[in-house]
Amino acid sequence: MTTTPPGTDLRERRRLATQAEIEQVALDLFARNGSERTTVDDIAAAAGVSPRTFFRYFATKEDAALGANRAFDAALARRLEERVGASTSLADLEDCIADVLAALSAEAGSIERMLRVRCLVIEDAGLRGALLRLDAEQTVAFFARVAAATGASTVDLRTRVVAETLGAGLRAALDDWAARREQGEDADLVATYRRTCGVLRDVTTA
Amino acid sequence: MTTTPPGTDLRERRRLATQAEIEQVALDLFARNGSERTTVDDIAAAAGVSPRTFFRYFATKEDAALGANRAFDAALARRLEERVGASTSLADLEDCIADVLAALSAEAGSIERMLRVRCLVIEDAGLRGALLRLDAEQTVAFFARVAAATGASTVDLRTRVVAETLGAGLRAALDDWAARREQGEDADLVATYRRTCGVLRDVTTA
DNA sequence: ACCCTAATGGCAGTCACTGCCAACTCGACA
DNA sequence: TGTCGAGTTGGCAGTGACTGCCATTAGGGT
Repeated sequence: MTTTPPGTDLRERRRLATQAEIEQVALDLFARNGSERTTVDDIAAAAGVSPRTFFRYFATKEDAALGANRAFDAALARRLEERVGASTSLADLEDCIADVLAALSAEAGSIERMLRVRCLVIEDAGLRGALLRLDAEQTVAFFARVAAATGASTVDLRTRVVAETLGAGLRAALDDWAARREQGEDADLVATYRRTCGVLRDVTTA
Repeated sequence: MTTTPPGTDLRERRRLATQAEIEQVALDLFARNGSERTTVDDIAAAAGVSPRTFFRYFATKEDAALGANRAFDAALARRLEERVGASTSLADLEDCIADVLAALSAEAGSIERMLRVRCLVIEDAGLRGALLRLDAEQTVAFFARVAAATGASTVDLRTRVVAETLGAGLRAALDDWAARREQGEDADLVATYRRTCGVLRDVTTA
């Protein structure tokens, strides 16, 4: 393993470029025709790549559209990595998520991608299914990570509830945010998330 | 439309019988080999039915195993129907869910079916995906139902949070219950659910 | 006995997805 | 500069999920 220089790799850059290209055309085609009426061959052809190659980049058709969410998940995982051993209270983890959302809002590209996916998902059952699956996997991973940090057993009820609750809050916030943005309202993602968490608190205590 | 007498229909009974038979063998095969390594042809053959007929009963392979959850969803929907106009506070809806769980616990068959599915789901990624999708659809339906009852808009944040939170609590409770039961512990479903809701309250207020 | 309809099976077809192999290309090193 | 190894791609054949269509069979009311 004579590792090549890290960032400046032509192959790596090409790979990322094709991946981005595929994601782009997939989003376009899904938006125009729906994921149901779009075939992998369509996407591959539009991206100038063979169907076989498509599956070297994405495991499923729907997966090609969910890059924004995978990026968010990765960012959250990194953020949690940084603060191993820190508190695992709901409030602190909520701050943690808000931080990642803020970072995401800062870079222009990411946030539009996120919005685009969320809007598609509202009306596309196939995509919604794929996203739910991804969300759930992320929630499980999140649960495992927090459990590991606190040394809790893998069946600890409290940790599971924390993870599920945070997932539920985040999902509700993203949906609400996307719905508002689609109606032309200039909703801020972090503010929406904070408000959602507030509602969650109100609802459970009232 | 000269409607036939409701319950006592030979055709209806036969249909239900084959459906139950397919579900049964699907659960068996999934438990033995996993859903991934089980084909629809396998299930159909074991149930003594053609593959084409299988798809007249279930939309997907995984769907054949999720009868227990669909039954629960239907029961919950009926329960909500009965109490239209009643309160939509988290606590009251929690009672509502607890009632349905209690009714389910009363009839011996249902609860075992539920447990069986949950245990399979723990280790079977394909089934887990299908169940998550079903759960999410149910959460959305639940949300729509509650929103309709209160006359709230379809983008009401509070209602969405209530629905997501209840879904999260229920999921955590069912997982915890199944995990305990699998370890030989004689956990009660309703009690587990109540305890989970308690934890949820603690976690959000602390 | 007679018909209408529901239920089934078989068949052909589409499409998602995978394993395998051959061709090509980048990047390193002599 | 020539060459070699590894990474990347395309094509092809194959499996398996799922659907539309049509012919056949089997309730159940007249």
